[in-house]
Amino acid sequence: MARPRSEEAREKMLRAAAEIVFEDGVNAVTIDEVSRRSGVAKTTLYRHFETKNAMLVCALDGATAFPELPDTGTLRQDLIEFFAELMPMFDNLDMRAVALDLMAAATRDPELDALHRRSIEERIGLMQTIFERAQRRGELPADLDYTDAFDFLEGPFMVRTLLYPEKVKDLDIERTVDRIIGALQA
Amino acid sequence: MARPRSEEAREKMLRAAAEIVFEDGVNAVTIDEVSRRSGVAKTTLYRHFETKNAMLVCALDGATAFPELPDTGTLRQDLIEFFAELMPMFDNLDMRAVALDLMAAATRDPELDALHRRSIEERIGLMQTIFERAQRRGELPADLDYTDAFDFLEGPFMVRTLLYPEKVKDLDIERTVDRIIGALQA
DNA sequence: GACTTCCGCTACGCCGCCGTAGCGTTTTAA
DNA sequence: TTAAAACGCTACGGCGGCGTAGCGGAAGTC
Repeated sequence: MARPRSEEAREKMLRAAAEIVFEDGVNAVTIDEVSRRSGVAKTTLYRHFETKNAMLVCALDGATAFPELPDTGTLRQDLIEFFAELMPMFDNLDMRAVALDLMAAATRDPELDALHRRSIEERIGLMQTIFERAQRRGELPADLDYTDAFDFLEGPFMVRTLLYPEKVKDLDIERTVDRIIGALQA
Repeated sequence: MARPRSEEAREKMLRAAAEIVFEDGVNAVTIDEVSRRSGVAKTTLYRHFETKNAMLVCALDGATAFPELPDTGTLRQDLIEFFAELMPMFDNLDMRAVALDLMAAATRDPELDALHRRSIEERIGLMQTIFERAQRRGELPADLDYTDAFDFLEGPFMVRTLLYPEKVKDLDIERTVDRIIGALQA
């Protein structure tokens, strides 16, 4: 009966919003700024999204790119390859800033929290696949709780990324993976 | 030759600022709000501090309370006792939010970054003491790099706190410590 | 007791963000 | 072809934060 919402305008807005997040952080995302960057009128923004955060959720939903899931046949090699691809993404200081911003913002907004949880779930899913394959091969105890394992699968890399960002490149991934495996068999 | 700055006013401001941080986050700290809460005039704030962040740094400088450093004679027990006291502090969701806020803010402000680094250094210092004692007792390899060790000493707890906040209370500290030791000997 | 500096108060101008209104124009379904 | 709903543009009122100015009064120092 009438004109549908412009797909093009929507894409322009979302792209602009994502850009702002990666350049200046979540807090820099403003209705006015998104409007300026995208060239889409502010009124149109409000026609598409009820909330700024609703827009942010859409903008960032597909933006979390994880590495391909390796399947090399051994836990050790799977982990090495996975983190060898993942760490360079976070060597970049911006990525770290974005992640922190997002986590912080998520503590106070339900919509962003849901997004954040989905992102974590996705990452957990990847690790869980690696984890379960290893269990089937007998490389990890069959009764090892997955949540407990995750603490060690992600923990060491998380500390480097968040607390020692300047030493990310010094991290010896192979040795770290060996220690992770040592931890999970203790 | 003249009247000195009021110590009382300074304390009132800093206390108010810290309160705001812990109640509503770093971003809620505003010159006006600090003035309102503390009852100190806005003009006085500017007489004491050049920058809002300079004030924040002073307000939060002593606010990072860590547990007493245990010295039980074994690495295992030292770690168990340390984290048994530390984790409840972060079970509180606010503490997590504050820490994330602070880390995120620190990525974009040099003054806050310095504060954050100091806080990390303090925490690292505690762990390093435990770590070195264990090395002297022969519980850890003498050639173990401290930075590498720190990844595992803090990592698992960090993952719980930040990614699984609702499962913090499920964490079995003793088993986790055993795994940490297993990792560091691998 | 004199003098300096601080304090508290009120008020202001500036800016950025929010959300909405009005209006003319363009697109699309019926 | 017509009507509905989209779009872009401009403009506004409200809010909140920032930083400063100007004042009277209080509290220290010499």
